[in-house]
Amino acid sequence: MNLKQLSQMLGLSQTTVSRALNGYPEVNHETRERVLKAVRETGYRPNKAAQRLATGKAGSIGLVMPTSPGNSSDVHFSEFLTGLGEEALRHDFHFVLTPADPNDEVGALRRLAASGNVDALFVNYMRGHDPRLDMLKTLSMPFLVHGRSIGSEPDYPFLDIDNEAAFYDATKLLLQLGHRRFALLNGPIYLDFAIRRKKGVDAALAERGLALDEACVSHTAMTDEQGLFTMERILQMERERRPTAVLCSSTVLALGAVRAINQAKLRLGEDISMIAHDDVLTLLKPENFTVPLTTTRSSLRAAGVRIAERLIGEIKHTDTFPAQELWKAELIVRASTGVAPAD
Amino acid sequence: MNLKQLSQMLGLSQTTVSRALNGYPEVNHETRERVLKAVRETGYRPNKAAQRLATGKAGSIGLVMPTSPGNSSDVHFSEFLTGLGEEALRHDFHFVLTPADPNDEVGALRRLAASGNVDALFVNYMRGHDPRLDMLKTLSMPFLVHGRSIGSEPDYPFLDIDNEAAFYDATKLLLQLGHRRFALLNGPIYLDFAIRRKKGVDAALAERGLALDEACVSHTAMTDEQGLFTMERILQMERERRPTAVLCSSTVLALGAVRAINQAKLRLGEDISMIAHDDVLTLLKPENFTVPLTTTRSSLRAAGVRIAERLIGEIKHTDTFPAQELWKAELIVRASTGVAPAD
DNA sequence: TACATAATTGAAAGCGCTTTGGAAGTCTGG
DNA sequence: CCAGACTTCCAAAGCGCTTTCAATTATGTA
Repeated sequence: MNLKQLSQMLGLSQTTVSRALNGYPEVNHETRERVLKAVRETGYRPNKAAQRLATGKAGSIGLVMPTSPGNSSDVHFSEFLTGLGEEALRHDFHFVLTPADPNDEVGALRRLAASGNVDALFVNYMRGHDPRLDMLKTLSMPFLVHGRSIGSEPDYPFLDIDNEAAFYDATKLLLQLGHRRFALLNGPIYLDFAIRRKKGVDAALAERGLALDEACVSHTAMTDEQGLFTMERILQMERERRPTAVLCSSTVLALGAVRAINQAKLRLGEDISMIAHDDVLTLLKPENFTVPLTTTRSSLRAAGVRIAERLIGEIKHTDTFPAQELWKAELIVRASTGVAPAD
Repeated sequence: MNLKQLSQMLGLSQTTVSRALNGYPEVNHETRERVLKAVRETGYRPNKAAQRLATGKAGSIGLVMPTSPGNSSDVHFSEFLTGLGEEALRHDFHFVLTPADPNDEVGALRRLAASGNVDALFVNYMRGHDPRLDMLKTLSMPFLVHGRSIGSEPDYPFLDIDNEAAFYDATKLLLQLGHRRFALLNGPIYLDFAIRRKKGVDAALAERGLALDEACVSHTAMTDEQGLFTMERILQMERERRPTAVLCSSTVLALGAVRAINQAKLRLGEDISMIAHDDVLTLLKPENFTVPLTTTRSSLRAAGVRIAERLIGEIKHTDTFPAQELWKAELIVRASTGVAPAD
């Protein structure tokens, strides 16, 4: 069933039916009712491809899904996706997910844009001086960045959390509790958030004339396995060098790290303190850890909702938003942080 | 840059350029090279909407993403998605993700099909007598089901694992080790896999004249939180009624359950045995648990790859596949299963 | 040389929708 | 009763691509 058939059925022109459907004012009320009724009865649905071709609007947001045989699926990504979806649902938008080889994200993005399948683009997992930014700026298509790219001119629309401040605050709290030796279990070093979080830690330590022992810093994928391995390694250091405070970039990393701590028969919050960043994953709640975890908290899902909201608003030209948003993370103190043990 | 411009630039007709691009044999080798070179230089990309309109093929697979404010994002879903993406990448396919209110999945599916945005549909999280099946059968569009729907005629294409056999085998192993009282931490009761897994347990027990104590059976979302809560509750039962063996529908549930067991100062594999179903989540490896977990294993990601492969094959009419596949899960014994403790 | 055959290329007709530019028909007020 | 202003509707021109049908040239054969 297409427009032509429908309009013939009704004895109207395609023009009128189309207008009735799209809410144009110049169609008789009675005629519109008749059209709407027919639509209901026949189950007619406009062909999106044709609509897209005619209007240039697709009603969809494109995103590149980093994927490769070796690449792991990522809880953080799916949590975020859920937020995007939640908002998109309200506006009858959908997503076009293009899987891409991580080595060719720029190409994948360009192809996605040129395909005419999407109205706007979205990127995340930003890196330092991210090459995708330059490409996006050349495109005349709305886009939004989740995160930022250190080393690039900040002249693009983004939504980010203040990673540096979050880890600065967390470190400061631990310093106040008397800790002097720190470990940092961070995400991959090339990612912007990891860079900023380390900067936050460094800054807080520098204020006290301290510095991170590089042997206590790791940059790994954010899985519990890596958390376990890294923490095991760190705990094997001789006593006087071993850190008494640990900062984790994710509760997932923390999950493994806590297990390592338990296996070493150390008491979390007493022998060793920990603060993790909490993306508010539904899977993993820091308050449900055996020793509830002190965290810096910012919901990935909420970020997803907000990003969809902004992107859709821009496509529809309904709203204007601040181009750049920086969210503060909350520092929530639970039982995993305690005063530093006496040496 | 569109076809028309490109062909004018080359002094060729749109026809020839189109044919050169799509690999038709009747175009001069030299001409084709010229076209390809121009494409590379200009970065021309065919407009997908136009292609879609002309051919009726969209090069995309539709899937409905269950989403609502209360609904949790799901690691299992994202693991699976990664597999889909991995295969889709090889064929230059993409996914159209339509978020949908869980109460209107049938409607969302129908709209997605009618939109003309997708060539094939995919559904998962099957329920008993799933209403989506009837709808899919009326559509003249290829579809594939991940899982099955107990209570419906099995006359639809699916890929499933043999959940009943997996849990039958697992239960049998525990019986052989002398266990007599069992707990089952299962997924939501309305889901097909949960129903079948319970059937497997029931069947194995019935052979020995045993049955599940309903107080030891839970049907919850598969999060570590629920695992923790449920296990805590179960461990509070009086000693002679308390189960000595636990079956978990997911390693995520097991994660919480193990924590409850640790907190109760019970030794996994000695005081209490556990077998979990392992979807091979990159996040969570059963071999990395403090006490490595005995599991029934079947990779969700591999299922994703296979499903994409079948769906794409069907769309392109390149391959024929068996309509229905039932994969066996492997039973992998690790340290979490031991002989039943003497009463 | 003449004619059949193969190898290349093009013109034009859609695919299903939106939208521009009228064209009727219907109301007003003078 | 008619000019001017609405209202309501339609014909037709695209959007950018594929594909059918046909034309043109090159190659081979008798």
